[in-house]
Amino acid sequence: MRTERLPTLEDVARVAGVSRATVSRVINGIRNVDPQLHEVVWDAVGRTGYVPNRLARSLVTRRTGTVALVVSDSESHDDDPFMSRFFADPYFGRVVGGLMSVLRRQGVQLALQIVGTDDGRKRLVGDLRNGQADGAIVLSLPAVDPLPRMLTEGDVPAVLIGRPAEPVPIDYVDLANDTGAALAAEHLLTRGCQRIGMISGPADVPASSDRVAGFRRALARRGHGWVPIETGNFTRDSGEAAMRTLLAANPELDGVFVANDLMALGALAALREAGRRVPDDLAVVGFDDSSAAVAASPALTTIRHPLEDMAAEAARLLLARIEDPAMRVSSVIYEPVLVERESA
Amino acid sequence: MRTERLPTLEDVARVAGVSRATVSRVINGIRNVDPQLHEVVWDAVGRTGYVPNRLARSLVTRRTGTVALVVSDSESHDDDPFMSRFFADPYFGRVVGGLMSVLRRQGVQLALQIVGTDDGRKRLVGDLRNGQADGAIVLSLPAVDPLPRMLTEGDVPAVLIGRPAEPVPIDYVDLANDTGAALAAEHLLTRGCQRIGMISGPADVPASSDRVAGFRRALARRGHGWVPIETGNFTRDSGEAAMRTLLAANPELDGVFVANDLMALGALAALREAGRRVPDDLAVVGFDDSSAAVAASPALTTIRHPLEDMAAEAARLLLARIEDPAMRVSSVIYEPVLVERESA
DNA sequence: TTGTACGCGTTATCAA
DNA sequence: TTGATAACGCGTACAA
Repeated sequence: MRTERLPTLEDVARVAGVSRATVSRVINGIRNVDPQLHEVVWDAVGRTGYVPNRLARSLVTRRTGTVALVVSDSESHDDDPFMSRFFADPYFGRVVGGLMSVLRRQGVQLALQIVGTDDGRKRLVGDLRNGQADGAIVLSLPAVDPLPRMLTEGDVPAVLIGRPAEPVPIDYVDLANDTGAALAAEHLLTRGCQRIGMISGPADVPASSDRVAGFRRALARRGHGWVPIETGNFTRDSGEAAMRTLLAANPELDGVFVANDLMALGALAALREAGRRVPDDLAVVGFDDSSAAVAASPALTTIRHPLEDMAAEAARLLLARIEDPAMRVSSVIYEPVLVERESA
Repeated sequence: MRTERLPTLEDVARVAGVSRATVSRVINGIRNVDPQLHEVVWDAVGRTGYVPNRLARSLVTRRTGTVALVVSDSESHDDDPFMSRFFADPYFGRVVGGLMSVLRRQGVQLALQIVGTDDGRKRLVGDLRNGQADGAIVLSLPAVDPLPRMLTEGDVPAVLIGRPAEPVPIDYVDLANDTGAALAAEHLLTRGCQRIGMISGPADVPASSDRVAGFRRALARRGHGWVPIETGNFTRDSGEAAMRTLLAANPELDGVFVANDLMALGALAALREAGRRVPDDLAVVGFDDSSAAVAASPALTTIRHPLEDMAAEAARLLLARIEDPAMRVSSVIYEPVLVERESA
């Protein structure tokens, strides 16, 4: 298909009148080089239009200059609709943006990998062990995922975004979800809310359960030992449904904490439909500070998630571990802040 | 770093008691194999835990099973803030989702590449010619970008998402932006709007100028030869500002077409501030049908952009071209539809 | 400081 | 059908 054979190290050497090894040294900037030749070689490189072949180089150096972004999904979601929703959500893009902000500077590339089955996970780890990439950033979606352990057991440098559901000796960055939920609780209380409820995400994903726990603890500490909680699945529609049933069971509700902005959007719709004014009749606090929060009306008071920073830190952590595999396993937890807008 | 040497083809051959070549044949499913050995070899593969090394394989086959997603940006945006906005926008994620929906099935991986300088573009093309990836999907952001031509001249299989600003013999998928704008015009007219304006994107990007042209043509055909147009840059804030000045200059406005949903969001804010009710006093039509459209209040009537489908088609096109480089250069144009919600 | 020669892990060619 | 053996393009001991 590509017709003309591309120039190789050998060709450059011939043009420069030196050995292949010398050209290699010049290109890789190795010290012991006669400045004379240095120039001659670079000249030959220019004339031939030589570009190093990264594949061949990686094969011998065992370094690819590539990091894998692994999205580990559960089997049940292996069909398109879910994945499509996942990508359309700003979450994915913000992670990529954060990662690239540090990887790009280092000339490191990002390779996207999606695995939805145990078999896929096994293949992935095999490829990574073979040096397909120098390491992996892992976005683990299933509540309980064997991948983190598989990676550590395979000695693959890896960093998780979001803590693992089960304890595994692996680096990760995470958000203090419980603190964020506590901020929401405090804000609602300070506002004077008396009957406070919550719409949570799935119980088995760590980020979700942490938000529930943090919210409960904070309220309990201020005398609210019992909190009505309705469970959604982080989609807009589930938020709308949850709000409806929550309202039906607790008509006197005057404040609600929704575990993410998307569900909060649905909640707002349900409240509008029920004729409740936000925030006058009922205050709403979201979570994530996604773009949906500003678009909503009233604009959402929400908990800001510094996702780009977290992803950037994950990238730095991974690069460090690749450099020094013996580095102590570490985790970095980010503190969220409350962003006050109109809804609470 | 990785301590234990991984099993290689040689190791499997030794265990199976055959030659390396035979093992290779079995693994790649080549016909001429004694069924007896077939079994012996697979057994040895299992016992050794062998995983083929994709790098080594690619080096000789000249196929990587990887496609590059290239984001070609202009130099001025080379700093982080812009890129960060780009990734946070659902646009990027939807493209990735669409691409993956077809690539994943074929076991093809996606490698993200961002280039912001001419030097970077040159390096990129060099790497691609070297077989770093089998082909490239290109997201070209600058109004005029040398990359498409560089790719065709380098004989690199590539497909653009969005037509090139200058004619280049390269495959691309695009949206009928002019038709979309015409739909918006028709809708506003049908609604009874008499004084219609537009908020456009930057004049030099094709998608943007096509929308302006289509809108103008459709209105002219219905007797509205002159349309006040204010220019924004596709951000929310620019939409808000544009709406303000548009309104100041044309107080009697009763309908406006905004070239993307994000700017429409800003426009809604400006209108709210100006005390105009939407859609009663003034109807608003957006473009993209992004998640912002549903989140907005009133929810945006907008032009739906089947971005996932377009990206998927781009992936199919690329795969086909990789398979047959001599294939006729082709373009696929998608027809948009109007989604009616509350704002118009 | 430079060149020779080997190895990285595969696939592909050609005899046998 | 199988097995040597030569590529693929490069880095790097080792020797000169």
